[in-house]
Amino acid sequence: MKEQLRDLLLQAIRTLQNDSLLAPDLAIPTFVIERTRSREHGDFASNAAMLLVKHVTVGAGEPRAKPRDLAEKLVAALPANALVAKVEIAGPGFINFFLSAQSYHAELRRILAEGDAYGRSRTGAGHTAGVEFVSANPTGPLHVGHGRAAAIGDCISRLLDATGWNVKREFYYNDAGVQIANLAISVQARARGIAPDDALWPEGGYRGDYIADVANAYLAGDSVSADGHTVLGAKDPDDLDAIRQFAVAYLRHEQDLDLKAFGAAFDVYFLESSLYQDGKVEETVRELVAHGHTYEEGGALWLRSTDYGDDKDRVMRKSDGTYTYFVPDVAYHLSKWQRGYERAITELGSDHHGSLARVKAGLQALDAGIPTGWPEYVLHQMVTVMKGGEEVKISKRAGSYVTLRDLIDEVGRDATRYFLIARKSDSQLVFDVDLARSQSNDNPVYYIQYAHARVCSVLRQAGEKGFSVDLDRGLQQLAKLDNEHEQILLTELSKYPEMVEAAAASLEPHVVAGWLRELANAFHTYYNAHQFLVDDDDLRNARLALSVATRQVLRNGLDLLGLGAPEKM
RNA sequence: GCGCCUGUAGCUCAACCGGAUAGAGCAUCGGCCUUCUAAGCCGACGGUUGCAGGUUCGAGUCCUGUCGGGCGCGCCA
Repeated sequence: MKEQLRDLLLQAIRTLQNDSLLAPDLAIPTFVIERTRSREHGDFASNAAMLLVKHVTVGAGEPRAKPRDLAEKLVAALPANALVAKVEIAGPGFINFFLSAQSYHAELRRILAEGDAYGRSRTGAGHTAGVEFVSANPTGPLHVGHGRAAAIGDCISRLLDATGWNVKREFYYNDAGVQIANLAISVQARARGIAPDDALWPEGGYRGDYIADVANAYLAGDSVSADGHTVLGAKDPDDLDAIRQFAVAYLRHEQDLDLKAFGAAFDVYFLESSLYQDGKVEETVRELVAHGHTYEEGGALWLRSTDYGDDKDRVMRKSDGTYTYFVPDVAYHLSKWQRGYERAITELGSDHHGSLARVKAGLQALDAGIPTGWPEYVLHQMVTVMKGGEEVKISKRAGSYVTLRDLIDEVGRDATRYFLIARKSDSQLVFDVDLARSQSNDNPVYYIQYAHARVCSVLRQAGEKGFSVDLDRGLQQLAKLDNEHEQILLTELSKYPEMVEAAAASLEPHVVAGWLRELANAFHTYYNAHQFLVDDDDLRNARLALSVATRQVLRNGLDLLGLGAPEKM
């Protein structure tokens, strides 16, 4: 709808150019066409006249042109069309468009015809986007921060998919380095019967109870599967390497269970160790050296990252010969580029933002033609967990943190997802466990799902009460939908495609959550104000057609957030 | 000290890359079920958008300064 209005306005502008009111060679400023805040102002408004008025040609001595006068001329020059019923000029020079009833009726028919595909677009068709998220190292259970990452990354993936992109979801993890070694000695200590409070407990060891679970499973010779391979507990507390492999597989498996329960799935699990095994790290370093963006100093190899906007140069290879952590990260991102990801979206906790500059610098220094805006980072701020009126410090080492599993068990998958997705990712989030637990019925997600269940209920009741349902007939009788509640609902429905496009473009899933609430509100209000199961066949079927369309769009929107659409509540 | 994020109703948050009278939920108060699910609807209360300047037709949004909060500034990962 928006693009059609833009075309109409552009045609009007060209007409004024032909009339020499505007210069024929004028570079047309990028005017806006947007939904109005208030219904009094119509459906869409444009600021075109206010921006163009500076370019109106006036003779010497004549007064400067006024925005409203130019708006009048633009409106007069608008081509005839079926989309717009009325145009008004308001305020300082806004052009307000009131859409025709028939344009809304056409949209409603489109919803029913397209079904699950309604709102999907082909913006990214033929292009591949990689979305990396969670990427937690297998040193413990996933906590609420990982949950936020999972919710955001999964919903961004769904949004890109809805706009036509071929999406690959990736989970990158470190299965070798220092943290994993620390994990192994922690499990080993537990296997030897050493508790975190004992004097022999390794310094910096992971103290959580889950470590004891891993140790017990190892000693029992359990088998665990993760990422396509199975590891058997070797039972031997002295075999540190066997312990390490078992612990990684065990915790990866646990994470997978959590992610599955949360509804987040991945296409690719990428191991940091594979970058070393495949020589990708060495290759990356060679390239950086070959292109002259490195130097040696103090026995270390440095990347001249300040050439690419970093605030200081960074060590790549320490004097002990090992690489700093960002080198494999550069190699990993290079692999995404080589695998043809035209977009790479990396979702991270904002505590990692300090490392972004050096990874980007490394990618630029490869001189591989990678654009400066690649990859795109989406950062989420910290989640503060409140429990019993007090903040719970998130600490893997202490083992006292709220796990994602806890939240799912306590407040449900859908409520947890909604809580974690309903806010802009770059604002801090307070997750009050008690509130989410005790008031789960007041959670907005139920409000939205209830609207869906209500439509289903109406249709069930229609059957039980012997009312015939004929949506085709309803679609013939849309003119019967003449009250304000119906008009508001039709308007909300028609916003869906542009909302999806906008949310995907800005990588902001919370926009979907906000819009879903608006739609649910429009339906609940309508439901309370009018009866659907009326004797008038035309009116009943028209209202049912509107209700079924609402159900369809609710379902589509809920699916974008990975939320269920229950038929009964 | 430097960098990134942030400051909007009592609380939790929106505001569609500068638009019109800043909106919801929770909380508080008052109404609506013999009628399709009251997990709902309607109404009331609640604001100098931290503060001070600036840019322009127009600023919660952009710029400068300032105050408060979060995170990051290693040859750790």
